[in-house]
Amino acid sequence: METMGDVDQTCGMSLAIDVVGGKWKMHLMWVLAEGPVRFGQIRRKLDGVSEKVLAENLRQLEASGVVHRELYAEVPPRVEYSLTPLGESLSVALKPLEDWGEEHREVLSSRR
Amino acid sequence: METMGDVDQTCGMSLAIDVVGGKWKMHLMWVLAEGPVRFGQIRRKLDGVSEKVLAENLRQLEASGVVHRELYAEVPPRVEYSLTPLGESLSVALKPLEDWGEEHREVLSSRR
DNA sequence: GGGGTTGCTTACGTCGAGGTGAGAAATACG
DNA sequence: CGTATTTCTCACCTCGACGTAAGCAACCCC
Repeated sequence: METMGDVDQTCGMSLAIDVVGGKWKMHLMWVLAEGPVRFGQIRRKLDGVSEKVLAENLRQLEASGVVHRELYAEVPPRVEYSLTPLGESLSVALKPLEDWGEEHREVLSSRR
Repeated sequence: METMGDVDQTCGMSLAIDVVGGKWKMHLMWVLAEGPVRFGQIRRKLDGVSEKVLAENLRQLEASGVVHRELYAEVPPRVEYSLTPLGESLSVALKPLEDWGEEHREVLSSRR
């Protein structure tokens, strides 16, 4: 599979998909939008993610500049994830999509 | 891999991702948003899609109720794809994401 | 008859995102 | 000492989305 980025460099949608594409990243943004969360909390909220993939995706979102990772020097370790300003703006842009799903829930789930 | 649908049934985002998840569907919506298009036209616009996958994805979008397929009994065959009202509302919900990518193009492409 | 056009479908192969299970560091506590 | 807690990382494997190449149906034109 090609990376998602080589479709149309001039299209804003491609840039966005590069950031939140994949199975979990949009959900992740959605969880983070509610405020800073710890790794374990996210895990419990997103039923089904493996720790490996969760860590991976968080790093990628961090690399994209939408997520901030704060490690506290405690034992056992505490790591808090939160949205950067860029991330906040992304979650705002994601909201209409969530709303759309919500509004058409019945039609959509009947068509599965 | 699980299907995308089993993450959180109560979340509108999951429903939306079920519809436009994957490599091409969002791009597809974006192309269709400009008006009815023929199969071949879409192919040429989306650089890199194989005919197989394009046909597949169009059928899935049709099954989701966001795309309408109109076959004209001509030779050679002409098939036009367009958005249903539901599809229109989805493309509206997708717009902020496109805008977001557009607005932050520089930051995003530098971070690749 | 042979070539062109359009929109697929089918068979086959690849590749990487994602899942699983184990382990690891560092400390506190009984 | 053994156990628990938390956040990962590593090795390994699966599986399905996607790509490639070919063929097909139907008609037109030369």
